[in-house]
Amino acid sequence: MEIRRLKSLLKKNKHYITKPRLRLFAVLQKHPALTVNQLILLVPKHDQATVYRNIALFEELGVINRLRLGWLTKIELSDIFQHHHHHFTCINCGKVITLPDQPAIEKNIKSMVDKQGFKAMDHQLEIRGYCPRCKELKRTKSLQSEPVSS
Amino acid sequence: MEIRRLKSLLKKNKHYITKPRLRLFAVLQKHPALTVNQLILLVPKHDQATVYRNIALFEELGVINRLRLGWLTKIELSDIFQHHHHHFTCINCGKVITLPDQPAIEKNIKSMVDKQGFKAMDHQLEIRGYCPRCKELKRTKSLQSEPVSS
DNA sequence: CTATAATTTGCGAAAAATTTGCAAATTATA
DNA sequence: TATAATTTGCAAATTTTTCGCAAATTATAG
Repeated sequence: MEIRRLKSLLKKNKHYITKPRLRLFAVLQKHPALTVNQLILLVPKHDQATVYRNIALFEELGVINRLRLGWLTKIELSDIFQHHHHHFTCINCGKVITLPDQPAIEKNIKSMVDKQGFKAMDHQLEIRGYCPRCKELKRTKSLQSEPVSS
Repeated sequence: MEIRRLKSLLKKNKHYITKPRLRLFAVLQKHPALTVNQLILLVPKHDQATVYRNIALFEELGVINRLRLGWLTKIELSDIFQHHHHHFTCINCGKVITLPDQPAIEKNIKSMVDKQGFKAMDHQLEIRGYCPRCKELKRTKSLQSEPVSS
């Protein structure tokens, strides 16, 4: 259970284990990537100020990452709590797709970083373009409609 | 001159070539990456509403990209107007470093995307960690101070 | 389990960031 | 250079994020 890891992380850093924090975490576990606003809506028992404060705390502790997906900033659990992965965002339909592991890319990144004398803690790769479905639509009918909201 | 490309892009899409747009573009050419607020401050002749509206337009036309750098969202000219590159952000001092070309990574990304049946339009990679200087500091004195603001 | 001390929450209000309506100014075109 | 269309600047409205403080919750020691 990942929840144990969260709890020990909070304790280690002298923060209380509270209901809002646990609920927030549970919501993040259920959803792949959420905007701040979606998060607020999904934790209706708690005030938005509480959500903002705990997002900040989770960032500080490295529990979550902020992603730039399309024009939106979204939040997801960091690699500590879920398998490391990259994202593809469809420009047309807005869908966010988790990409399969790419060991070669990871290796390349690591070796470049080492060569430059950096110490990398994490990284994120976002690819934007057309998903297979929208690519096809574009080829045939042409892309006329507005992007679907996420 | 890249400015010609901007002008033809505007014309092609039936937008006017205006002073605010040209000034905005010039500022973006001078600086590697700016927050919206920095942009507003650097174009003091024009209203912030104008800046926001033109940021939106530039996004639409693919003139600029939004980057997640550290906790900030910044704006920079897209690959159409400058050489494609990735970023390293130092967690400690906040510095943003442009990484050298990495053909292997580019190739890996391309082949993965093709294999999955996507059509990629662009991508961005951000690596976070410690720059050589802060890495060293960390090893010796330990990292006590607040990150320097960008 | 209970009392105590410390942190966190909820709420209202404030501050910051972004968007909008509309008259005046700017730009394209012919 | 006149005309039509878009864009700008300004003020006001929204939306998003932050803050202060009393009340509630959580940790800890007994």
